[in-house]
Amino acid sequence: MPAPHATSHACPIRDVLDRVGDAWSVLVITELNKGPCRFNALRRVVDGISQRMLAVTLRQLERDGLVSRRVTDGRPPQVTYGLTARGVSLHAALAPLADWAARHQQAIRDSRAAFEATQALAA
Amino acid sequence: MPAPHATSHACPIRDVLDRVGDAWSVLVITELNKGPCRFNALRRVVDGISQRMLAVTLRQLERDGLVSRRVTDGRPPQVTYGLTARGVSLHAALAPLADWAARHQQAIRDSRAAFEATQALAA
DNA sequence: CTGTATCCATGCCGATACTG
DNA sequence: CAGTATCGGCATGGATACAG
Repeated sequence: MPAPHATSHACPIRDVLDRVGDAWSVLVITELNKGPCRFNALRRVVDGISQRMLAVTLRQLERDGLVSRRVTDGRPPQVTYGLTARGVSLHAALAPLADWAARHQQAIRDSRAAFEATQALAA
Repeated sequence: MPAPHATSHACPIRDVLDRVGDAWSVLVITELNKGPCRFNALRRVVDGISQRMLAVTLRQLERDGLVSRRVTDGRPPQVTYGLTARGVSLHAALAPLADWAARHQQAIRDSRAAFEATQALAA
């Protein structure tokens, strides 16, 4: 998105999707919802995320007050991340969408296959 | 996302977000939820979307069985888009997220401002 | 009016290397 | 362990031109 459009102001969900739509955010939130977690532990469990994207994602979430960052200096230094109350509430708001996804997953795959079959005929 | 990761299979919400996270999809679905709409009418109301992205977005949604496409040939030719039952159910599943967004919008902006103020101090 | 095809700028993100 | 900095490839998406 190059510039904020007219619809942006009127549509708060657009803002949320910009944050949540990157896919990593939701995975991180889902993991943290299970309980606080350290950086590298998160890195292992999210699987596939690069060190950079985990750092960036966590910064964004922290910035938005969705994730808390607690530093316990020592040898070695530890940083523990967790969901804030706001983060938990976002996770809850995500639940219906997750349900929908789970319930329609297969039907969507079928539709997609059918659609592509039609396209193949046309070509 | 370069390749499907381990988490992908287990996490259906990831699939949905890939579809819905592009921001245009949600706006189009929201508009169509108000009632059927023609291509150019949609183009005007979504505001900011390019012809290309509207076409691509509609194709994807149709492909997934979320949007129906009805052609009424004539002079000039007309194409009307509308939500399918599945599309309506997705819109419903999106509602809690939209509510959350509306309710936390301001708080997030505040958090962000505060965070950036802190960062400015550090620098 | 409703698209499709092409071109090209932008920006995302993974890989890598380095720091406290 | 927990990051930041930099580079470079690749996909996204706007602009434009063209077609049915």
